[in-house]
Amino acid sequence: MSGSTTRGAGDFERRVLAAVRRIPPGRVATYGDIAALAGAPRAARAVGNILRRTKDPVTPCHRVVAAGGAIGGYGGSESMKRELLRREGAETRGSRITHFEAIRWRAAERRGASSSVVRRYG
DNA sequence: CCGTTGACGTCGG
DNA sequence: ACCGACGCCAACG
Repeated sequence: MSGSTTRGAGDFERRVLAAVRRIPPGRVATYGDIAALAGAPRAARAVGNILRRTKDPVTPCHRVVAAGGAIGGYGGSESMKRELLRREGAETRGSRITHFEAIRWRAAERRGASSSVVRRYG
């Protein structure tokens, strides 16, 4: 492949979905976080578009939230997104996630470290 | 190939 | 806290 810069169309999309699938239950990541993991730190918006369009059922897109812990969108059913999050143990208040920084998933985090539920907020 | 579309992010008022 | 403006980037028609 002659050093092709040929990024197959949809390659970014594929990386985004893969990154989202890595988010453990009860944890969240921002659109910007996912964009960075997918190799385009400033493509938060594009990430939103991809998650909006994808029909991949195994991708937990409800774990992707907006900056600062805002819930963000979910195909118009933001209440559904909140419900799914709460169901996994992520508390919400209004359109915001409580203890956002505490449950925020970071890719650098060691795997196996109580990923599902945060032991304590503080 | 170019213009449009947005489940975003950041800053300013 | 709320709203508007601008930037940024990939998918789509």
